[in-house]
Amino acid sequence: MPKLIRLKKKFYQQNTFKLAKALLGKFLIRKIGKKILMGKIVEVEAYYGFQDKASHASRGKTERNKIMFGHPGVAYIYMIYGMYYCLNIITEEKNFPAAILIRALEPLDCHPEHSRRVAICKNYGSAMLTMTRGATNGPGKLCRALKIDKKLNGENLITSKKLYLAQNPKIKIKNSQITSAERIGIDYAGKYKHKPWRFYIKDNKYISKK
DNA sequence: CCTGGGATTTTCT
DNA sequence: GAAAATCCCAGGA
Repeated sequence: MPKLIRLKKKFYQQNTFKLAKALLGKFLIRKIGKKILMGKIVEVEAYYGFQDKASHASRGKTERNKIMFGHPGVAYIYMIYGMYYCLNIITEEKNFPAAILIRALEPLDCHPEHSRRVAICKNYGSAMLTMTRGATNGPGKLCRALKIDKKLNGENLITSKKLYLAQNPKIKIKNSQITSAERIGIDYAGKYKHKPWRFYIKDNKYISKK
């Protein structure tokens, strides 16, 4: 297992839907001092443009959603239902609102005895915090598990020391391993409710919902 | 498999 | 005052 490599600016400058699929299999890394919480992204949803009724941006720019109109590679974090935070990654160019919601992670330290995961941790050279199984299979749950809250809203993942994405160049998720489906929790979105803009790794047991 | 309600608080009208 | 990019639990088919 080679050391993980941080994803650079160019990675975030792809088309939103290509990027959504490219995010599957990448690693979300949260550093708190010398400790690390991390997991492999296994499920995402795309929110795209001004017309998408499911997107916060569909009713124009506000104090909350202004990050969505900013630069790609930045974290957009908001509170939902008074109890949870959701993490999104901004895509496209400045002034075009689009983002990808991170919906589920395969945690890397829930079975410390598993040799593959230990190898990743050792290669990363830092202490790992523990996440229990089932703590990262949903957008609100994974933010709670990785201690992601509004203080990280606007964090630039290309340069941040606290929150970023990385890849193992040997891991490549093929299109044939990806399932697309309708997005979750957007009954109010009219015809956009039926857009197949949710993407997840087929047969992965850490996704939030079949 | 499905549907519905409660928790809880920020955001927008 | 209502809605919300969630989660968990209960109940019915």
